[in-house]
Parts: sequence; C-alpha cells; structure tokens
Amino acid sequence: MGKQMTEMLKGTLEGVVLAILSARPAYGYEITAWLRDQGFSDIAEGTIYALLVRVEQRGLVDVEKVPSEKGPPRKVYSLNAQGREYLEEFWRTWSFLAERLEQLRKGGN
Amino acid sequence: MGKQMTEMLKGTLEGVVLAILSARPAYGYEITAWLRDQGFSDIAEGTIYALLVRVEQRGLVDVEKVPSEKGPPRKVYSLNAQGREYLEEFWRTWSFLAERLEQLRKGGN
DNA sequence: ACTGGTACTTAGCAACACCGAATAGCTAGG
DNA sequence: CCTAGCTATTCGGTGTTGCTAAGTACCAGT
Repeated sequence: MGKQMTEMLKGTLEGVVLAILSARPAYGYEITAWLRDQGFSDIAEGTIYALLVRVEQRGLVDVEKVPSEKGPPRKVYSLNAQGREYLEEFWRTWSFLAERLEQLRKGGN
Repeated sequence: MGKQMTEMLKGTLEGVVLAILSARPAYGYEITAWLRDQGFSDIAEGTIYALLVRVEQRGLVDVEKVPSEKGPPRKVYSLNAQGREYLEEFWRTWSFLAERLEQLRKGGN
C-alpha cells in the first residue's frame, strides 16, 4: 500500500501474528500467504520470518519442526502461556490507542 | 505504558498530531501537554518536536512564529492542503488496519 | 541571584519493517 | 537428467521512527 502502512505496521504486525497463532499453530510461509489474502498485499516475505524469530527468542511461542511434502521442513509455531499474556497486553494497548484515534477522527474535523 | 505502546505509536503518532492540527493550529509544547492529558503519559518531550520538524519538511504544515508571554517564541503549526490530503490517506490506512484487527480479535479466540 | 515553568533543539540509540539475495527440498516437463 | 517453479526459511544491510538525555533560551516570582 505505501509508506504509511509500513510505519503503522510497526508494533501491530507482531500482535497480528500472535493473534493468528492464538487461533491455531502455523508456520511462516502459511502466515505470509494468509496475510496477503487478507489484503496486506505488500508485507515482505522476510518480515514475518524475522518477527517469528523474535517472538521465539522472547519465549512467547513454542516451535516444532514438521516435515513438508512439498519442500523443506516447516517451523510450526504455537502460542504458549506467556504469549497469551503478552497478546492480552497487546489488545489492551491497541484498545487504548484505537479509542483515542476514533475520538480524534470524530472530533477533529 | 510500555514498549508495546512505543512501537505501536510508530506511524500512528504522526497521524494523531496531524489530526490535532486539523482541528486548530497548535504548537509543540501545547500538543505534548494535551497528549499527556489524554493518557499518553509517556510520550517524550522531544518526540513531538522532532515529528513536527519532519512534517514541516515534508510540506504538510505551515509554521508561524508567535511571541509568548511566558517564554521563548512559539512555533505555531497549522495543517495545509497537502497535509489534509495526507491526513485523509492516513485515515484510510488506519481504517484498513483497524478493521483487520477487530476481525482478528473476534475470530481468533 | 536563583528557582521553576515555558518552549524548543540536538545527538546518539534501539526496534521494527523492507529489500535483495541466498539456501534448500521437492515435483513436473522437456 | 536437469531445469524451472513452487515451497520454505535465513541473512545482511537500509531507512524511519520514538526514546533518552542533555542543552539552550526566555520570563516571573521570591
């Protein structure tokens, strides 16, 4: 989409991915494809992988290597207890921000 | 609030400030104080000033130096035509993101 | 003179998303 | 066989952004 989206994704993309993982385990390629489907047309391939490495190192997700029929083995990520906590915190932060922005949109015009 | 908020503000803070300016001209110190009032308790002093310099250099705002009774002169910023366009684009980007996130919050749990 | 509130500036830092290229496994077509 | 193409992940370097921390400057009241 553009630069605005790129900047806006900082901080939220992580929440998006964790939210996806809270529904079901998934692997990088799958997540990227799903996001593109949802209209995040310009999310770079590498971005999701880097993000997944980050959340893994923070201990928010568990990883399992699963062989694939169609290529190299997949790294399947699933949200653990700590990740769920973190996700809740993310939603609180998001809610706060979203409320202020909606207020601004109404009032400020 | 925390690190999540810091990251989430990237990309949105700019829109917030422009939205404020779309309602009325304002200067940095005033904007910072107002934001703190609204609950953005930890927005750093310097952050807003740097942001204002940026949007000025991009030609989104006009500036006027106005003497203050209580200190050094104020730099009063007002949104210009280009800034309004940019703000609209911001709202579109924001809407897109907010919709996806709300959907995720409902579905993904 | 000194303190405290107002108002802005600057330099250096950390985190994040992007870009481009590389690596690696598997399948199907020529 | 081997090349092309899809699947799947990794890595190094870049630009933007907000934070930290310090500094400058102006004025009022004590």
